[in-house]
Amino acid sequence: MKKKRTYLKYAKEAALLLGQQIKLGRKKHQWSEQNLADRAGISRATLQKIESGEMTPGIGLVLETAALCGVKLFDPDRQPIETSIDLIQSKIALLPVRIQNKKAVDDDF
Amino acid sequence: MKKKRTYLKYAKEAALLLGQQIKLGRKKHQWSEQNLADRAGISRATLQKIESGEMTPGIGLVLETAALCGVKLFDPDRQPIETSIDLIQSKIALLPVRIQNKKAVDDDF
DNA sequence: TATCAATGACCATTATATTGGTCATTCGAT
DNA sequence: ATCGAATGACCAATATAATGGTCATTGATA
Repeated sequence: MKKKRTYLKYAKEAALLLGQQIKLGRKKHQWSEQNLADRAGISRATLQKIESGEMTPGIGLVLETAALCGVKLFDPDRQPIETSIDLIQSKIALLPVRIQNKKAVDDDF
Repeated sequence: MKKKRTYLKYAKEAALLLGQQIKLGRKKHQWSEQNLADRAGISRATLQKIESGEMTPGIGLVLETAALCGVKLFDPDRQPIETSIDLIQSKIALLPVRIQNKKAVDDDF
């Protein structure tokens, strides 16, 4: 018996919502599962896992199928995604490179 | 030599942006890589892949670490994520259960 | 209403991700 | 200035995801 790992409720729901968005996008395009799977370069079995919100598929496969279906996690209309990356990296640059041993209290934020 | 699969530009950028958001969130919490990895129940090596935007880690592991760091793909403040799921499933229910062989033209939407 | 393809579910095999380990480097606290 | 810990990178072993296949069921079209 393999012991299964656990996930936070939000993480599970996010995966399911994403999967359902992909499924909806696929249907809007009138693509069958096999058709989308071919476009994404994955098997139908994997696509089914993605759409049903399973936690196992690779993030790359999920994002690829999402992109093909027109599902965007980050809105490129509001702001180019590259800009968002630059912005967040500049924020990271302001913080210490190394973090010291602060296992506990989670002060503020 | 293993032939590598390709990804759309948007998919790669989305993975990177997500990873960097996690990294920023971790630093804000003042958690070291090992510390966050322990919380998420993954190895430090895997966390490094997630933060650097690699396409290989499982969607579940990525969403779990993101949730721990306070990074949300879907905003639960605007609308409970469960509501979003219900909404999208009702949309799916309006469309045909089966899609017929429409490999081509991508009509509108 | 008959037909055919899409779906849902499952399985064994293969490919690949994950792990725990190591090592060098360098930042940050004292 | 010193020292300990965090980071970045890499590896071989192991765990697990991805695949291609099958089969039963059922909806969409003609």
